[in-house]
Amino acid sequence: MSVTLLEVARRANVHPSTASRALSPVMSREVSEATRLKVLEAAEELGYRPNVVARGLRKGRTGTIGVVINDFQLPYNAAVLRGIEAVLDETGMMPFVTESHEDSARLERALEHLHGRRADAIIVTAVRAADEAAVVKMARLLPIVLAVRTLPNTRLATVAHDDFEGGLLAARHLVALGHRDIVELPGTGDVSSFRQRSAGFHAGLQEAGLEPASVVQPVHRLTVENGHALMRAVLARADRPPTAAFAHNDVMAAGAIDALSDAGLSCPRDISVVGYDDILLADHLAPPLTTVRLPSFHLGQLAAQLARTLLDQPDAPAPRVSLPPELVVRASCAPPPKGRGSSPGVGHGH
Amino acid sequence: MSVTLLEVARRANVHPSTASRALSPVMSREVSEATRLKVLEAAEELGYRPNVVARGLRKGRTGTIGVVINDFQLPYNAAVLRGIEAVLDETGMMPFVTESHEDSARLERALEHLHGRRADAIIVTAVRAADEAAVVKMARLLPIVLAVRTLPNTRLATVAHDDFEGGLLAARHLVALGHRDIVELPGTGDVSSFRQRSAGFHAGLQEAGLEPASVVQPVHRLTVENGHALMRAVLARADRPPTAAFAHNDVMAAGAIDALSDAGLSCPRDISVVGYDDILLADHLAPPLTTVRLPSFHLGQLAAQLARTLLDQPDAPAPRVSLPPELVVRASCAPPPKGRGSSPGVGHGH
DNA sequence: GAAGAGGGCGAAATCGTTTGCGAACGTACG
DNA sequence: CGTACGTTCGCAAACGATTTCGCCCTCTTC
Repeated sequence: MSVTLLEVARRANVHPSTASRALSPVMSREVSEATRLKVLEAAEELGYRPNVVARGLRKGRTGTIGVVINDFQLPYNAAVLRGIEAVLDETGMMPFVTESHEDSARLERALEHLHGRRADAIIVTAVRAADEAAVVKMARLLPIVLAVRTLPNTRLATVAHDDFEGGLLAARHLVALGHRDIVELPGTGDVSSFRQRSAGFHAGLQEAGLEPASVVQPVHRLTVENGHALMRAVLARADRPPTAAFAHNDVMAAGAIDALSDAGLSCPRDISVVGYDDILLADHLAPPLTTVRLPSFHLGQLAAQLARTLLDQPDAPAPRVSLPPELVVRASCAPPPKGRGSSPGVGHGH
Repeated sequence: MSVTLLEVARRANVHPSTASRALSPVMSREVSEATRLKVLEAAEELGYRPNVVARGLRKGRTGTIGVVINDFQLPYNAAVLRGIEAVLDETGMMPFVTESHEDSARLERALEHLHGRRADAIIVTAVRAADEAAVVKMARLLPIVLAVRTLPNTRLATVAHDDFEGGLLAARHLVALGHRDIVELPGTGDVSSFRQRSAGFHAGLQEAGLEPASVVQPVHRLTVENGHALMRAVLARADRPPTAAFAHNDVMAAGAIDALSDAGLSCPRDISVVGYDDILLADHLAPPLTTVRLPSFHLGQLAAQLARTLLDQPDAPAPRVSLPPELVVRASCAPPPKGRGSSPGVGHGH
């Protein structure tokens, strides 16, 4: 079906091994310029494309980096993927992307699949604490880079956002506006990045001598529906509603704002909302969302570079990289209604 | 490094070929139950994972379907990918996703890459008219399924949305509301789906005896910025502004609505806007967007099923599947301002 | 002009699996 | 009891590339 190296060699009147050398950028210096051109021409004429599968078998390298993401649908992941792709492109490698759908069994299957396909390394962006054993086991077979989410107890190479600071930024912003009754709409603590967001958020409240206004159960999937449900639960509490909320991602924030409307409340007049991720169109929501922006593209790039490094130096020390987030102020936050909260600027330490 | 079939065979005291047969669901009937269990046990104990690369070389099948999409960042593509993945999962195959970034050179490189990696088939969702030659050439080497976008002059298997009807639905909706000055913010005609949207849209206007209010240059990339620019161009025209606009996707619609605000106009009071795709959070924009929803997940499923069929029956006739869109009415459309447009309901033939 | 160095290339092994072929064995049947 | 057949499994050849080894030839150098 496809044209093989053997046919190229025949056409150029050389041995297959010579043809192989002529076509390899690094080995072609062991072959004379004349035959090199002869082979190149034959390959060109026949439209030769090397069989990467055969090459992978022989070399033990497939030029493929496996990537496990949570869900294509979540806008956040797209930027990370693009960063990964941008770096791999430079060297002719390709990402091999799989979804885990926030499911441990699927993540394990994805890892085994990628190993079976002989990916040279794997970048995992969707790890949860419960997946630690599976990931560590796989890390004995091939290099693994954790991205976005970390496993603090392991020594794996990691590139993550500084989510503690992200949570801190959100809390400080609300405190600075004068809010004192602030609630959190959290993602599950089984995921490091959500745990960190929470920790930073609580630290920000503590700086101002505050406690969370009320506490809701963390959700497993950060969807519009769950954001809606959490905010509805908050409003259903007997005590008076909070004046501000911090949602662990933008999609949940959108759902939360829905719940406000349903209850006859308005954002930001009655309740301010801060999101997380700064996804596409976050600035076009009603109201435009104040949120924490993450350098996701850059994170993807770093993860891919790290994977490449680990390939060449399997024993290199595994670094842990942390990238700073940035608060993006838009219209979804305002000072609390009259009579609620402190005077703006009091109680936090900039 | 990894455990091979040879080691499994040794441990089970059988020949590698026997071990291979024992592990193959289809060939295992040629081996006695006793040795089958012996091999299975040895494989289990050693944690054997077949080397899919080696298998691919021998069998000529890699269990991989290449997928070329335009851009991970565009929310629309995610649903298609999920549909593809859902189907491939059933048979242990895996998608191998690449981006083309609306660039012919990159698309060609992606195709060659996937062929080099010996994908069993390729699903192309990002084809443009200019890519016809490259795709047709590749289709001689392995099965190709066109998804989302088509190449009308070819005989390739195709699964697409009925974008003509999508454009028609948008036009009829605006006409029914009473609009008579309607403008289109189009994507490039180099892409079949945009061409079809335009055709349907114009047909819808013609039904009502209308012409487009004014014509702007189609854009190559359907981004927020370009939506903004197109609408600004429309408003800058000397003649009076239109009362409604049809944007070729939701992201452009968001940009267009921005441009309205910039000009002191309001949507839908002054100008109604219809988008396309019904992306995530389209219902949370300001205002919630009336748009055309596409069964994208289903489309992905069909494309993957088609690819699988073509694998087993390379000479099967290549079908062309078309999926119906659906209008989703939200708040971004209203009757035109007083004195502009006809009375609602006049001029179209439901 | 001989010895050594090195460039250029062919021969063959190898990566891990699958599979066509045939050998050995047991069973059934005439 | 011999032939025929079916089951079970080993042997070895693939799949298409890369790479080690070593041969041959040419060029340099004293």
